[in-house]
Amino acid sequence: MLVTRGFGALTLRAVAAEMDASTGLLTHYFPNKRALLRTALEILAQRSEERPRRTAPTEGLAALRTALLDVLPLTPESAAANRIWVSSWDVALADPELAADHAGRYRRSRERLAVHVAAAQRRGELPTTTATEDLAAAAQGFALGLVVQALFAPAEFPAERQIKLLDDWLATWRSAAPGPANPPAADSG
Amino acid sequence: MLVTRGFGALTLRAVAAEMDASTGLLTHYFPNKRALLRTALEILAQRSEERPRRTAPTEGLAALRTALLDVLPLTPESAAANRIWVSSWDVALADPELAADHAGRYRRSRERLAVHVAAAQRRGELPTTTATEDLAAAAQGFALGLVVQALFAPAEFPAERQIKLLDDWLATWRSAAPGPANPPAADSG
DNA sequence: GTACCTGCCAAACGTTTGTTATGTACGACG
DNA sequence: CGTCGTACATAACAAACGTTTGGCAGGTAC
Repeated sequence: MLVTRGFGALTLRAVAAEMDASTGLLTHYFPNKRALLRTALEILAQRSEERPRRTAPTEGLAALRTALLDVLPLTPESAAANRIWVSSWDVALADPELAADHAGRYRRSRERLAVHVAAAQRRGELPTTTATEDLAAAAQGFALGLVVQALFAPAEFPAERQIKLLDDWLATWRSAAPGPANPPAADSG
Repeated sequence: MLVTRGFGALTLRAVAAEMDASTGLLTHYFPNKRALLRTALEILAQRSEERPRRTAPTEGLAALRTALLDVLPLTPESAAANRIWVSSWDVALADPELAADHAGRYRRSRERLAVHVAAAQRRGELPTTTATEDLAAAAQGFALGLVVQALFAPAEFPAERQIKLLDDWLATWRSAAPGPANPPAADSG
């Protein structure tokens, strides 16, 4: 329901109908709609964090790539989840508390990315001239923007292109790294 | 009103009150609310396109940088406009027609960026190993994601940091370009 | 003058919203 | 067995919603 109609259609009665219950049940557990909305977003975030991920046994740049791939709407299910998430930005920006929740979530996500960025820098896979946090922020920003683009123009941004865009982006950063890069045809001096 | 309360609060009565008119005026000019919403977004997009821009007499990579800077929420006014725009993604994703409108707008924006990307590639300021459209898409994605991050965490993403993130990103692409790069302290062989 | 059209307002329409109040089934506890 | 608190359903509430309607100005046409 959220996927197709957005958060504007999130009413107490719609939620109650979806779970074959009454509005009385909802009001029994939640003081008001804002509280319901808040825990709904909380559950959504929790579900996103706990969903099965590509647990590649990698580290550094490869791990960063894996983490970013987990975010992109490469499958219909991920697209649906991302769509709900993007839709939530409207209500979240209109409510300071919800906005703070979202800000915290994105900050923590950035910190998780920063771990991989730092490892990649240590391995010489990413430049150390740019701060770890800045690289992580850039990575998250790139992924977020790609999500939005892909949601509005799925035909122009199929899974392969999203992956290619990400890989090109990572390869460019890597080419600026101090470590021994190994491009397919390097002009070693 | 849209800035503070989001699109969920966009009612006929609210719009009418904002312009000191009656709901009858609105229904006189628009068949229904969707039509009102549609032209509202249209006007918003038009206003964004026609607003005064940094008309730097530049070309190539510098022009790309200027165009992206015009998108980022570097000023309170730009932040407000970007906030409305992000909020509109909820209603837009819930309505195929509005979604198509948005998709078209972003595609045209990408095409405008692609002009600068192509010029930069010709000048040797950007690598030609990645397609022009892909570079333009990456640039737009990066800017979009940075907008979202800055809206939710304005304290963590002040104007200077947004600019730095953008410049670092552009510098990395440029360093992968075939043309004669001129870094401040190059290790010329 | 009068008939007519357009632009707009004020009010009301029926529906849907979030919230509240009332009723009831049921296990726990004395 | 009673009574009491919990867990809901049902119904009602006022407010707000998008939309419809009737009517009043004021210009035009004849």
